[in-house]
Amino acid sequence: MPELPEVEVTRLGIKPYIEGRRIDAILVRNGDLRWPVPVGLHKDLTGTWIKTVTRRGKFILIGLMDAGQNDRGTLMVHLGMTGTLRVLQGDTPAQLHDHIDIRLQDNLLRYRDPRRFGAVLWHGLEDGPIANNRHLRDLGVEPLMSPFIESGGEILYRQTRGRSAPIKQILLAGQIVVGVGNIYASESLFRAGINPKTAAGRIGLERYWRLAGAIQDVLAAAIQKGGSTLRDFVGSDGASGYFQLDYFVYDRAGQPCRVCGTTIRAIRQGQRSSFYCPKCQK
DNA sequence: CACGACTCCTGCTGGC
DNA sequence: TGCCAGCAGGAGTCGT
Repeated sequence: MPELPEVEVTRLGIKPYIEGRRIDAILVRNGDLRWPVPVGLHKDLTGTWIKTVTRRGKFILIGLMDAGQNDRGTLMVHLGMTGTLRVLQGDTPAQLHDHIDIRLQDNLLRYRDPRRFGAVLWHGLEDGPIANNRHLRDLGVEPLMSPFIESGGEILYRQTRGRSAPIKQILLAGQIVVGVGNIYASESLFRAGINPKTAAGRIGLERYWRLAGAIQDVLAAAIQKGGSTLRDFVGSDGASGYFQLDYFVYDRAGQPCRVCGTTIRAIRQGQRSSFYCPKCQK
């Protein structure tokens, strides 16, 4: 389920409870995720300390060090469509789809993923800089950081010249800017007044500035809203911890546009659903 | 290279 | 009420 805001809220929720802790044990109940969980993961992780909890795109990056403060590598966690990461008391019984337990000094970091579209990967020192990881190296810029903050419109404009693919597809691909998933792509395009079918190369600089602002507004609002659910990521074994903005168009096919009253339309683009207002978005 | 179709998996929902 | 086809918020891979 998660798009960037859900991943960021997960990261913020677990970080205070796992950073600085030692990893005492790893239990992999089912390593058959999107890619196989590395078989030797327990050897790489056990006895190391969690130094950093960061994010790149939709990957949560857990940086590890040894007792001498030397970097040891990075644990990469992707939540796919249905993944969750929770901090729990060590004696919390595992439920169906609780695939991985990372046992810390004073608690338990648990990965659950019913659909198993997510991933838990290891990037060791021998693999070089984490930025060169095959899953990270081709990602676009972060939407809520420099340079997108100050140059977002120009970046979108420049990188789409000559591109015939619909702007919705370009956003989802994540090669220009990361973190915009299916929901927030529709929502951002609505707020920018751009039809999702428009060829990306035919959109001008001024409209891309509006889109860049819309992407930042939508993602930032979702993260802020998620802040109220932070406690769900700790000690809570049930509630999803995820959250929804009040959508303008997503999943509102057949309902009136909240701005102009025109009926919202649903279309398929690249096997995914898109929603838009035919009057507000040209 | 750019683009679009297909794929992995389980769980729910909407329509009959 | 019960059944089941179809669809779900990601993203890598492959064929054209």
